[in-house]
Formats: sequence, structure tokens, C-alpha cells
Amino acid sequence: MAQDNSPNKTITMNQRRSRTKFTEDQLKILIKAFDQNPYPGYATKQRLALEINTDESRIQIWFQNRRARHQCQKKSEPDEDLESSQDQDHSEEEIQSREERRCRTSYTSSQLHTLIGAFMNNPYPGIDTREQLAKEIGIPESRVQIWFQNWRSRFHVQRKREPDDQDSEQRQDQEQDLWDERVQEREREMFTFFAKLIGA
Amino acid sequence: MAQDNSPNKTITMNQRRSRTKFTEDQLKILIKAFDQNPYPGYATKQRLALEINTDESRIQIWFQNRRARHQCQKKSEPDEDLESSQDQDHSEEEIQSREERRCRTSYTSSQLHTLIGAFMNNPYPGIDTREQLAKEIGIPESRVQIWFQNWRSRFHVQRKREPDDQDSEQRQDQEQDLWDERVQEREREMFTFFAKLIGA
DNA sequence: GCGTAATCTAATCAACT
DNA sequence: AGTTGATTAGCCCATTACGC
DNA sequence: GCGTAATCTAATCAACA
DNA sequence: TGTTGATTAGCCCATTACGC
Repeated sequence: MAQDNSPNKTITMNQRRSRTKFTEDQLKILIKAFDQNPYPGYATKQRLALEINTDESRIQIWFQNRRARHQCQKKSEPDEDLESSQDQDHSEEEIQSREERRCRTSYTSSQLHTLIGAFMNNPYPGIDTREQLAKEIGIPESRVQIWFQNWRSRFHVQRKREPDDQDSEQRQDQEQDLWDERVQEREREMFTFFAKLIGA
Repeated sequence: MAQDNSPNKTITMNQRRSRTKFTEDQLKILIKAFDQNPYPGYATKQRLALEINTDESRIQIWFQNRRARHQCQKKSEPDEDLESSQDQDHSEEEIQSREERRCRTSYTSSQLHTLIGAFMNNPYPGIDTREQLAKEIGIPESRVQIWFQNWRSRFHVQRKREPDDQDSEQRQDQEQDLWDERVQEREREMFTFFAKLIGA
């Protein structure tokens, strides 16, 4: 993948979070918890985080990856937890009804102001920038990361596709492309507007 | 004349500009100018405005209405301005190559800030509000009016359609409606965003 | 070149006669 | 009710043409 | 109810063994 | 090179659900 060949990176520090290394003991605990319930709620994740001395967001990521990669061999044993298998399984009637999730975070105006400014500057902040922002506004870094994810999704900000000389499959979905073009146009308008507002 | 000495309406001010009444002499001059050239440039309109003691924007409106309503009998005479040899109008009349237009107005950030605030408050300001804004930022009222027109067009702000229970013609253009729906949604997002930015 | 002010048409609104 | 100045939209977002 | 934080999946990237 | 944590998009814009 082509990193953006932006002329001057200056302060980009687009590094990612350093890879977490779990010990055998930690993994044992995680796997056990996973087998009991692959969809732990916030309380459970928090408890696990405390138990193995890491951050709750790492637990979250670990469970996501585990679900994606080891969902095949589940049912090791139905476990006595007869009914709590709450993945969106076969039975439609079995609604999710997951465990309780993390309480919704509320952002103040000034916090949003800071985040928005950073977002306009770079919608893809690296770990350092995120930590910086988190400290600056007094919000856990994991929330900052989630906020950026949501906002990118919300405003359809996407990393620059390289030209992709292979135009073989470009033929279909011309309408889709046209629609995207329109959206992109509006995005540009929006950002121009924002810049002006902030500058004013 | 056009200058309204109307009693102050305090704050309602969704009123429109008071109707201008041209005298016979004024009309004679205007009609003569119109017959010579139904598309006067800024200089000509300014000269006329001075001559009949009114504002250039009223001249503009008068010519627009006249063109729309008396276009039948034009070309009374081709005018001696034979130099219309720009010849871009290879096929049709001399539609192109109008006279020089008004110089483009530049707005400062603070002026834009004021206008934007007013726009968010009400995209359809009446004459009083426009005059107020004009005085506040030191810009002719006619420019303020044009700015609002352009911005409404730009952001697709439309006056609320009354329910229009007659859904007879709703059948066609379903795609169009869908598209509009999407646009409206984005507009709402934008304005929410703006409000937040300003509040922050 | 792009952003956007200026300009235009067709239609409608609305004040005045 | 007709005339005419004022206002508005402009339907994958009116068109044109300048200033920066 | 709406706005939007939280959550999820599938895919990909990338560090490390 | 495989494993696995980290990151990302989510294609008329992922889904869910909770706070205000």
C-alpha cells in the first residue's frame, strides 16, 4: 500500500501503537474467558484488564481478533452456561442482549473543538497524537481513537486511493462512482467551509 | 423614492423591500436605454441609477423584469454598436460579450462570520435585517442580498414545503426524491456541525 | 484552476391602481 | 383584476466569468 | 426520537518469532 | 513465513442502542 507521498510530513508521526505481547498466563485467562463468553461486556473486559494488567481497549481488540480467527472451533463445550451464548447465532429470536456496554461518553464543546481541529489537520492521527489529545482533553486514548473512527466514517474521509492503474474492474459501478464523486465534492465544500469558519 | 422611511418594525422584519415607484420621466429614460441595449453593464446601470436618482440594484431588477416581459419586441434597431464582432455567437444572436460587469466583491473573514451567523439564524432575511447587516459590515445591501441568494443556492436551503397532500405527481422522479433525501440529510449534518463549531 | 460573486431566466408573490 | 416591482429557485444541484 | 458513542465483521497491515 | 496485535472501512453511506 502506498503511504501518502505527501511532500512534507513535518509532524505526522503516523506511527501505530506498539504491538502488545501477552504472556502465556495472560493468554490462558483470556482464552478461558473467551470460551465462556466470546462477547464480554464492559464490566467483564474491565475486570480482565485489571486481572492481566493491561488496558481494556487491548482486551477489546484481542476479543475481536479471536472471534474473527477462532470462531470455527467453538463449542468446545457448551459450558454450563446454557443460555448465554449470545452471538448473533442461527436463531433470530435469540437477540443479542449482550452484557452491559461501556457508558456513553459525553464530550464538552471545548473537547470537541480540540478534536475537530486535530481531525481537520489529520483525520488519521498516530498513537502519539492520540495520546497527546487524550491528555489534553482528559479523555482516555481509546475513546479518542473511537472518536476518530466514527468521524471518519461519518464524513466519509478516506485515505487517498492511489491511481490504481489497473482499471480493469472499473467498468461496472459507474453509477456508484458518480455518486461517490458527488459526495466527495460535498466533502470538499464542507471542509472549505469549516476552514473558513475556524479562520474567522 | 426607493428610500423607505417606514416606521420601524422592531424585530419582525421579514418584510420585503418597499415597492419602488418610477416616474414617467424615469421610465422614459429606462425604456430608451433598454431599447438601445437590454443587457446593460455595470457602468451603464450605474450611470442610469445616478441619472434617475435611485440605486443600481433597482435598475438591475427593472431590466430583468423588462426582459422577461417585453422580450417580444426587441431588436428595434441593431444599435450603432457594430463592434460586437466578438463573434463567439457563431450561430445565434449577440447573447455573449456583454458589457463589463460589476467588480467582484471580496469579503473579509469577519464579514463572512457575521453573514454566516445571520444565515444560520435565518436564511431569508427581510429588508431590515439586510440593511442592518449591510451597515454592520460596511457592504451595500444589494451585495448582502446577493450573498444570501448565492448561499441559499449553494447549500440548498429551501423554504419549507407545505405538506402538499396532493401526491398525484409524486410518482415520477422517485430517484430524484431519494437523492434529495440524501442531500437533505447531509445538509442537516452540516448545520449541526456548524452549530457545534460556533458554540465551541 | 478553483472558488464564488455576479448575472440570467422563469415563475411567483404582492403592492398599487 | 391587471400591472409591475420584489423575491425566489435554479432538481445528480442555473450559467458565466473573474480575482486570487 | 435523534444524535452519535459503542460495537461488530471482514479485510489488511505489520511486528516479531 | 506464519502468527497475531493494530488498524481500517463499513459503498445510496456497517449496526445497535443509549443518553439527552
